[in-house]
Amino acid sequence: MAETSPNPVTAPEQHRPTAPSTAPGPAPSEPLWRDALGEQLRSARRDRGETLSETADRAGISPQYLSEIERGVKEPSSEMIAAVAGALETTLGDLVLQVAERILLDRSAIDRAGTGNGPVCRAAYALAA
Amino acid sequence: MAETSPNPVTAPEQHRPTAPSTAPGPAPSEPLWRDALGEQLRSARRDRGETLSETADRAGISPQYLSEIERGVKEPSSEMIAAVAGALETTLGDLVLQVAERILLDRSAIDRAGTGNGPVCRAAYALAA
DNA sequence: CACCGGTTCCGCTGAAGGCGCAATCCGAGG
DNA sequence: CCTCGGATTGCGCCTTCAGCGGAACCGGTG
Repeated sequence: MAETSPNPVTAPEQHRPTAPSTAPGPAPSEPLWRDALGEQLRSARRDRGETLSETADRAGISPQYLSEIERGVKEPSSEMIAAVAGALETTLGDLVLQVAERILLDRSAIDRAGTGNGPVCRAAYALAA
Repeated sequence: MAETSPNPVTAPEQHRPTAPSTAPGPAPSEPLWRDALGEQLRSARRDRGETLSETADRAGISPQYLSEIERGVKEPSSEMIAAVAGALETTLGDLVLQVAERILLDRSAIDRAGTGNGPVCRAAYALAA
């Protein structure tokens, strides 16, 4: 598990808009999109052995802001997500797929049910269908 | 293909923040996150045979705003995404997975070659062949 | 024609995105 | 031990936009 896994508890410190009161809301133990996305971006950047400044420069954003994105503190626009994905030399499709895998793996780990079919294979089977 | 597929051209009409000028930007022919997400949400809602009002009420948001999300006009917060996912009786993980599938399918269709050499299982691609 | 339900348009207000400056953290070197 | 520099985080600010509600639009029906 990444040691810098963003903790959703930290984000509301800056008065995050809450889900509408009547909304079903996220499933128990499921992260929010910005938390999972940030975690995945930080993981991908570190896998490349890069600093915040290096990746941020190529993405055309400030390193401080990339830090906030990775920690789930800020919610980047779609343009920003595309820019960072490009800087990490990946595509939006692959990035979103990895985020989905991360979310579903967390859920599987929490469920403690070892299923033979991981989320990656399910995605491919869906494409096959 | 959904006949109301959001057209990215319409979104910039409201002065959408562009990607940083030096950024690599999205891959050619790849949609932005909000466009793919909106398309997927509209598809899921219609699969359930529901109106904007029905789904929006359960999500606790206005139907006009849900329309804008589905058309890619607005960028919902992570709380909103979770709320709508719940209203559609799915999870964030499954929703994000479906968005990734949609993006990758579009890319495959554009490439016109089933080169499934991504982070997905090659065996499943063999099934598709 | 009118009416209705569903969807889109549009302007508004409060909140947040994205930034820059500064502080903090941390490992390396003397 | 202290100092230093690079990396990261904290924080306030301004511009931009999220999310809303009223109204307009549109297609179907009587």
